[in-house]
Amino acid sequence: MSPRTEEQYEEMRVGRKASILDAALHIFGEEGYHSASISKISKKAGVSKGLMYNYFDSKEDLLKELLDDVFQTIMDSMGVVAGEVITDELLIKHIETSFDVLVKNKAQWKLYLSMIMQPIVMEMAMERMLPKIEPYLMSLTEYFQKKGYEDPMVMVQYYTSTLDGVQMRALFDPVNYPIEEIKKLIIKQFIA
Amino acid sequence: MSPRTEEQYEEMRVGRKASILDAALHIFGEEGYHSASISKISKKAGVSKGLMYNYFDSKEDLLKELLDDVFQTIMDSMGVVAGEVITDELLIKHIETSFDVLVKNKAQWKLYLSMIMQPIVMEMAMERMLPKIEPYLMSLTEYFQKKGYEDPMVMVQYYTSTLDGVQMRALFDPVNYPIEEIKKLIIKQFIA
Amino acid sequence: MSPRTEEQYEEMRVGRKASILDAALHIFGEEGYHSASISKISKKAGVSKGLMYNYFDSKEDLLKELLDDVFQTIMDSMGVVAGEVITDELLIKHIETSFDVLVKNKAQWKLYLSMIMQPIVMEMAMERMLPKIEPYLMSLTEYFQKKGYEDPMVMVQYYTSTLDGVQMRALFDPVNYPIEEIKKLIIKQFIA
Amino acid sequence: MSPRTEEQYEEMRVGRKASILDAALHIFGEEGYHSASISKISKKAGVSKGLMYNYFDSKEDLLKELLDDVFQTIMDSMGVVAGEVITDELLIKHIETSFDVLVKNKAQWKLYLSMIMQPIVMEMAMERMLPKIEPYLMSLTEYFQKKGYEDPMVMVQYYTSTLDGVQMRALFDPVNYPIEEIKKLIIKQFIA
DNA sequence: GATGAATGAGCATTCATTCAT
DNA sequence: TATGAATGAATGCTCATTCAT
Repeated sequence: MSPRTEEQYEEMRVGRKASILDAALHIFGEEGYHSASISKISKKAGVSKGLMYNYFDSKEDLLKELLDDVFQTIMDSMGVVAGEVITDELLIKHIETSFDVLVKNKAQWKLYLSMIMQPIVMEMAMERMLPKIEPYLMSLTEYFQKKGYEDPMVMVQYYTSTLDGVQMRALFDPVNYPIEEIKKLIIKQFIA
Repeated sequence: MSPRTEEQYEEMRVGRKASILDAALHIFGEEGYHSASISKISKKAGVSKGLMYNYFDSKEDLLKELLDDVFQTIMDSMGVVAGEVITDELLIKHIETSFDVLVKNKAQWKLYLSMIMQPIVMEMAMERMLPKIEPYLMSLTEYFQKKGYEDPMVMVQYYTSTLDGVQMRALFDPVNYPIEEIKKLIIKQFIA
Repeated sequence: MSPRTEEQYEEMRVGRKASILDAALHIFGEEGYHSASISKISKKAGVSKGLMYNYFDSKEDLLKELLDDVFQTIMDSMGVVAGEVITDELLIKHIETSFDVLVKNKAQWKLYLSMIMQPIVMEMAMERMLPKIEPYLMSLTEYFQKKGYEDPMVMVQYYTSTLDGVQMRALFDPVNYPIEEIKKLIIKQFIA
Repeated sequence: MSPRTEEQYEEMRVGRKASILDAALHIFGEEGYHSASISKISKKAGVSKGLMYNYFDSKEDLLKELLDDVFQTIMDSMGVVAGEVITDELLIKHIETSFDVLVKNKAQWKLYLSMIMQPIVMEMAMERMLPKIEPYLMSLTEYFQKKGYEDPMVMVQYYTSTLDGVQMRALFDPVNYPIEEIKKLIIKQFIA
């Protein structure tokens, strides 16, 4: 009856969706959410404007799915495992891989950061990401507690703020930013 | 036959321009650059849409001038003096006032940060701001050099990155962020 | 090698067509022609979008066939027989059944009326329906002639206009409209 | 200060608004609400698409204002006065002028009727029109009561239904419909 | 015959910018 | 100088229709 099997259709859909998300990643990243137009994204994805709405309900929905995707990619490649006890070696590894990932997935990070700054996008993004990041923050708190810090939760805030600031800078001026040296300073400060 | 003197006109112009910039600051800050409309800004400023173009060439130009303005305000209120030698006490004062300013001029900082994150705006902004900030960075470099750091320029980068990250966080979650404790940690780390 | 006989295929076609028409009747009736989408109709009919075009040339064609169908249903259920001589009893029966049908087939009538009012649809509909209704109008003319009216054709127009108006009202305000009383008034006026 | 006085602007606005409403009347009337496009209406009104939204909030708002307008025009030209006691002569005059108006303001009636038939438009229209028509229905009820009818409210319904039906027909087949003869029949039936 | 992915023209709406006055 | 009416290009989105399979 069916001219294509269900699997064939599914495959097509997955491929298309991925190519739309990829196009969106770059256009959103380069131009920001509002300036990016569905038209441009669809052109970059090699797809008609109309088809976009076969895969995503709206421009906003496209952004949401993209952010989920991007966030997942970042978390995955950092090798963060929920519930894992963090040791010095592990934290160093996390820092190092996070910078590697930053360099490799520049587009994703850029999107992530620039999206996070748009007030309206911000809330949406936070809502979706916080639950995923929470367990890691817990593990970090325990880590700083074991290290003997008086107020480990503040240390977690300080540590993550520092990382955010450094990564932001590294991202927007990748050529001149002394990423390796800074990495060492972070490790020295928070671990050794 | 001239009902107003040249100076009076000039005063009007300055006042009007200021009220437009003020309106723009709040509207841009609340809604973001793209969502904010010239129409709304002109209404808030109590000026006709058409007149806006007498003071600013375009919406983008309005943003540029506003960013200059905002940046100047931030620098001024931090009491940074070009060429001044930085001592421990002075740097502590800078840090403290920068956080005070952050809290007091939240709208400005927020605009500044959210604008800065828009990739395209970014370049534009950097181009205009770097020259103004450069002397201060030089003073900071000397400061860290005197403190005996091996690579004072890297320390400047690290220090400013940390501040950026912390301020960003403080801005977007002002209620929960432990701003006072973090301030102490920064001082302890970079000064004492 | 033929898994189904010609007749079986024909049966399938008829059944499918009927279910599409039925779905269209309800969707058009509820949402109006323009707001109703082929997609929704096909889903309701349990048929793929593409297949619709195997049965109907276009959305407009679907409407045409549906109107024919609806009209036929209405005529059939009123028990109008072409060429039949109309007596008082028969006319009363026609009036009563027409109101019964109205109540029972509300969706059809509503579609019929709302379609008929769309200026462009109007012409199309009239063109197709007039030939089918003509014989009945002839019989009605004879009826009023026998009753001694000077201008029986005008009476037919008046009678059918009255029915149209009453039915329209009954349809759009079925709860409050005093349908039984009005029925009596019509009978009294045109028959007794 | 002002290049045009407030009155001049007001005049311009009124004129423009009228010409847009006029264009909308004809396009809506010919094509129905959904098929009519803002683009077409603006073209017919000799106005840019964008300007439409300077005068009306949305397509729906345009329809609402138009229906109010149309309804007012119809009521006005029929010379219906709220609270007036209806006599035989007055009712005859109303009937006659209503048919005159029908012929003169064909576009308005057509719009009114075709709008009224669109289910969704229907409710909106009714909501706005019923309050305006109510007083007249009261007067009619009194009229039929004085004439000795047992159930005057039903008579009002019957009378108005008949008029609706006749007017609808007259509107959609103005050439062949025996409007004058029917008018006499109505008067004979409900008044004399 | 049957599917649903894909197209593209069309829609209502917004808004920076221009311009007659 | 100052106004706000006017423009028109662009946007997100919808949907009848087509077509490879």
